[in-house]
Amino acid sequence: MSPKVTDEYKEEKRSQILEGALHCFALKGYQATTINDIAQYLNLSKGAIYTYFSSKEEIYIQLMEEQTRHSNNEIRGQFQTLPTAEEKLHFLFRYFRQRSFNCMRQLGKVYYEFWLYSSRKDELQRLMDHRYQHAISQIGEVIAEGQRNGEFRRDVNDQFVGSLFWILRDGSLLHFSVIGDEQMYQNVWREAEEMLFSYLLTTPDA
Amino acid sequence: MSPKVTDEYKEEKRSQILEGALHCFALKGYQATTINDIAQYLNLSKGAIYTYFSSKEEIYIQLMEEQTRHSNNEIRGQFQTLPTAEEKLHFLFRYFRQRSFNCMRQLGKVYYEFWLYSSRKDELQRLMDHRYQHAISQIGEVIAEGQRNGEFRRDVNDQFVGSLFWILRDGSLLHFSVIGDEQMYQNVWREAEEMLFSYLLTTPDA
Amino acid sequence: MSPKVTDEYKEEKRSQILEGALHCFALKGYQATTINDIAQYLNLSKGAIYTYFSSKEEIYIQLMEEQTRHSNNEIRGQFQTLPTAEEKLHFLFRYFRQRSFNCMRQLGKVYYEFWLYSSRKDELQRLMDHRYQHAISQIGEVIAEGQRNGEFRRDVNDQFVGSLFWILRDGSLLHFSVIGDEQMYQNVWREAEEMLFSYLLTTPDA
Amino acid sequence: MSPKVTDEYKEEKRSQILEGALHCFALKGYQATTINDIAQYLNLSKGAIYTYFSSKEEIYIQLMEEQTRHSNNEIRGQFQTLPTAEEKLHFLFRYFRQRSFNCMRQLGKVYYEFWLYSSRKDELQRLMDHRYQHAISQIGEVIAEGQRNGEFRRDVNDQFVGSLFWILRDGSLLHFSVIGDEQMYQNVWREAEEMLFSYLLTTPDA
DNA sequence: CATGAATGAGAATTCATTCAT
DNA sequence: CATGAATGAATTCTCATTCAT
Repeated sequence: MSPKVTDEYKEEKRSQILEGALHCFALKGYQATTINDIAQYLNLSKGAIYTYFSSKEEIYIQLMEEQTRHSNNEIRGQFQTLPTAEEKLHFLFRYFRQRSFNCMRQLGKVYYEFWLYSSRKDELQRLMDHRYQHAISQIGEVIAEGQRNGEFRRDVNDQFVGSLFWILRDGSLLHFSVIGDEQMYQNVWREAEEMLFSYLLTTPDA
Repeated sequence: MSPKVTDEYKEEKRSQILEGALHCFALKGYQATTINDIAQYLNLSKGAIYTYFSSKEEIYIQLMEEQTRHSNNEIRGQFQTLPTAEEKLHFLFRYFRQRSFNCMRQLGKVYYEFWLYSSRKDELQRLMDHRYQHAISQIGEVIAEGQRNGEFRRDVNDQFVGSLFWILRDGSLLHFSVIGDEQMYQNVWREAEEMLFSYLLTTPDA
Repeated sequence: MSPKVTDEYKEEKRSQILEGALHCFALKGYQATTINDIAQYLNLSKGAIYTYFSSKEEIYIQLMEEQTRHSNNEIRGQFQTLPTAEEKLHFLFRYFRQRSFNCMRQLGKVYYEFWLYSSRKDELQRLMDHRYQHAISQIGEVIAEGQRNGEFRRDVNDQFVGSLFWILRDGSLLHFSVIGDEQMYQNVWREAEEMLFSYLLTTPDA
Repeated sequence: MSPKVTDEYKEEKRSQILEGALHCFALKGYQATTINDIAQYLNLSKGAIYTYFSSKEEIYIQLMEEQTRHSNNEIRGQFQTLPTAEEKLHFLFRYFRQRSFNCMRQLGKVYYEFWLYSSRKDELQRLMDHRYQHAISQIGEVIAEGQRNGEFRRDVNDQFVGSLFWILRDGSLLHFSVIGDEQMYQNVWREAEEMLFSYLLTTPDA
């Protein structure tokens, strides 16, 4: 009779725990964060956390999964409303510029730590490789689309540029997660946008 | 009683330990690497390591210091022999393309983990901020030099471009440290070089 | 959820651990006693002890604190029921004669080791100095009271005699903690009582 | 040909090491003092110490032995020159009052720690019991001598008073080793002398 | 003989995880 | 379901002692 309420409640709890974990992982790092840290931050008991997640690592993995899913959904959703490749690419730059800096900084720290972490665990590595390929292709396709439509020059490899985009994103976010200078982040990210576009829009020497 | 031999020996040992630590940290991550791992890898006793370093963290810090010093020296040395800003910038791209990929991959993993790690320790953070500013300025100056000499367009901020360079470097190295696809690394790094140069060499719309 | 039971339970556990620690410290000495020794003696895991105390040193400190508090309370309590200084002083001799010898021996060993230990740690030293002054004054006041009431001769310094009392106590307890001859302890302690009283009751050569 | 020189040299070294050990043990306690501490304090190598002593414990034991021997010799020597029991007893009080306070304080700390330590090692305990009995008897005999000569009252047990003397000595020295108030030590030690003598000289109620 | 690097047995302490209440 | 005490494996670091140089 009350599965719905219970399920909602559980989903809510799960979500709260992930939030708390994100906060703590960002603050102290994954390994240095104890289950107790998370429990205390959330005013929960250690045991309660184990009701929702089977291990600390699972929290980590699901946290990253959720974030990736969320981000992917937002991007995919917006892409559908944007007719041109140029607009899609501009949207991405805007997207990563406008999200709350503090939130991005937290996420950045946790995300890159997770990436390094995953590279040492076979199962995770396969998962992340997959996501990585997906992310590259996603942009690669936008580039290819722009090339087909005559928006972008055709003599560049769409996959390379897709890769470059994420390199710029990850380089920037890593730098500014660690350094924390928002002003500089905004400026450089804008410069990056300009550079990438100027590169894609350049007409190869006729 | 024979300080010369002893000092050389000690320096050699120290260096070996750092090498072993780099290997292990790259393999398992800093936190997951135990002193025992390093000792076993080097066929040493745990205690021996403490003759040369006072803590695991000190190994980490000195390892990173050594690498930074080494890299800085190489770059500074080459810069002196290169007359133009363009050549200097090309050298940097070549430098990061040609170093042994495996070595760079190892270093990358350890280096970015260290960066995240340092962002949670005040003393380390100050140190890294300092190095960061230095690195940005170093390239910024090359850009400025190129602008003064008429090599590069003048309507871009030298510091932003310095920042962009390191973002490209760190983004690339992080990606390929984690992903490990050397071919792709080479390709994308070349694309990045082309993009940055095309950006700097563009004549602003007359 | 059931704080009353839990709190009592915890207090009981804490107390048990202190008891176990006293036993082990007396047996092997503080430094030579490992947390494992205490845990094994109590049929507990090492970790459990850290639920109640944050370090081995804290166990030591709290153990001594508890003992001091307990002893002080007993003495203070009795003092209130005893009208004359002479009776108070006699009570003290009786008090230290009648407590279980084995218990006193244990306590003595641990206590004097702690005293030496504390003299090498600034914070502890301050604490112990304070207690020391308190202990001296406590007896000093009894002496002074006796002098005012005409029980004791007036030409001795009350503080010196207070000090002498504790010197006799600590000298005796140290000797017999180490030597362990109860009979001799009883005899000498009685002799000490007689000597001190004969000293205090002596009419200065009229 | 050079055994004499070598032996002297070795004896000198041994002695220096014991001195250094005394200093370090007094400063940090026996267990907390490392062989390295002693070596560094003496500008020696760890190995060198092991040429003269087979273990840290042996240093401890021999240090205490030396001190005891030295003290016993001094006392025995003086006793021979002093004709009356009263003078002998006065000499003892003077002896423990006049030795350098700092030196006594050092010795006190190390000595009482050793005593407690010895009580946990069977072989050492036997040794110390023996010395203890000797010390008591030594004074006991002085008392008995005084009683025979009519200097001291005869209704007290000579062994008890011998014990009392050492109790006063050890209580005082322990207190002041730990507390370090020289002025108070002098005052109280004088008071103790007076008390003991007044006790011994009292004519039992005729 | 002197040295001090190396050894390795231990110590304190931490923390993910379990489970009785 | 929630709790948090208990567990115990794992980790860092120490130090007496040895021994090659």
